[in-house]
Amino acid sequence: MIDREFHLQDHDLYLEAFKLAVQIPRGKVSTYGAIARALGDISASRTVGQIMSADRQRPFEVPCHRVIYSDGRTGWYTGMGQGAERKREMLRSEGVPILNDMVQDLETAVFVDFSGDAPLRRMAESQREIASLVSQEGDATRFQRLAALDVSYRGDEAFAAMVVVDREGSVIEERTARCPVNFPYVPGYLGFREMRPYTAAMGKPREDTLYLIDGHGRAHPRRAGVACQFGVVHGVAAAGVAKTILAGAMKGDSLILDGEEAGRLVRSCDGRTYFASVGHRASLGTVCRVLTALPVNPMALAHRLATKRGRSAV
DNA sequence: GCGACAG
DNA sequence: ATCTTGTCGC
Ligand SMILES: [Mg+2]
Repeated sequence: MIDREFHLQDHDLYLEAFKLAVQIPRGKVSTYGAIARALGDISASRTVGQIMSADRQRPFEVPCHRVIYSDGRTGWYTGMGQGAERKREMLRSEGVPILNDMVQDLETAVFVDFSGDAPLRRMAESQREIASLVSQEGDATRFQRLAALDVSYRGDEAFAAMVVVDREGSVIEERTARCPVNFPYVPGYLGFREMRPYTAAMGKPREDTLYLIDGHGRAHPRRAGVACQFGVVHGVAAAGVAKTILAGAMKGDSLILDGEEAGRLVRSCDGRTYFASVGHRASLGTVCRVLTALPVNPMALAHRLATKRGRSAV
């Protein structure tokens, strides 16, 4: 049984990363990658850099200056004034040996003995469970409505929009929602950032609706992109409609992942191209036919509405 | 130095 | 995803 709440929660990855960074003792350094590993996935290393530099409320003092590149370069610091030099000075004053912009004898100076519960590892496990529950079958006959969903952001606030069109392309419903999000973008974990806002905007899940999600479905490293999470958690038909590739490579019009077709290139009526993939309960063929046949592009409408809501928000 | 990592 | 641009007034 999947833990729906786990996928709908606002996991605070900022706090998790801060709780790790604060463990680095004076006189030592650690790396963005080491903290990412302690969070549960090395893929989050760039995100860790972004978290450390984020201008955000912190519940305690976080020694961001002790987090450096894995090759020993001290890198940037956005404290105030001359960032990079200030970072080097702070480390020197703590007893870390530095020559030019490199920490010397990194082996000795690096701290990697973090303690934490690796939230991303648990999330990846849960995604594998989602992947095992995805149905890749379903024809278009029951879909009276196509609901496109997208999210825009302003700081830590998400603005989700759903635009529903019928098969003739008329807009028949629009909904928006606003909620705080404390989970940053991490490649492979988009669902844990956007499921909550999507869910707040979707209203009551409907059987006669194919939900079109801005992001991938099965075209994901664990075959469990945000569209799969959305489909399985809500038990609805869903498809991933992404603007760029996350994983795999194109062969003709097919997106191939581990030798299997995980997605397909589609073109909407306005000429935009998307990578479509199965989310849940609708086949890849069905999804592509529906998207191609629509006389409007609901993805663009949802994107515009989400952006508009974010900009007009107080 | 380049490539690559949805949004 | 967001921000940037140019220019003005406070
Ligand atoms: Mg989006």
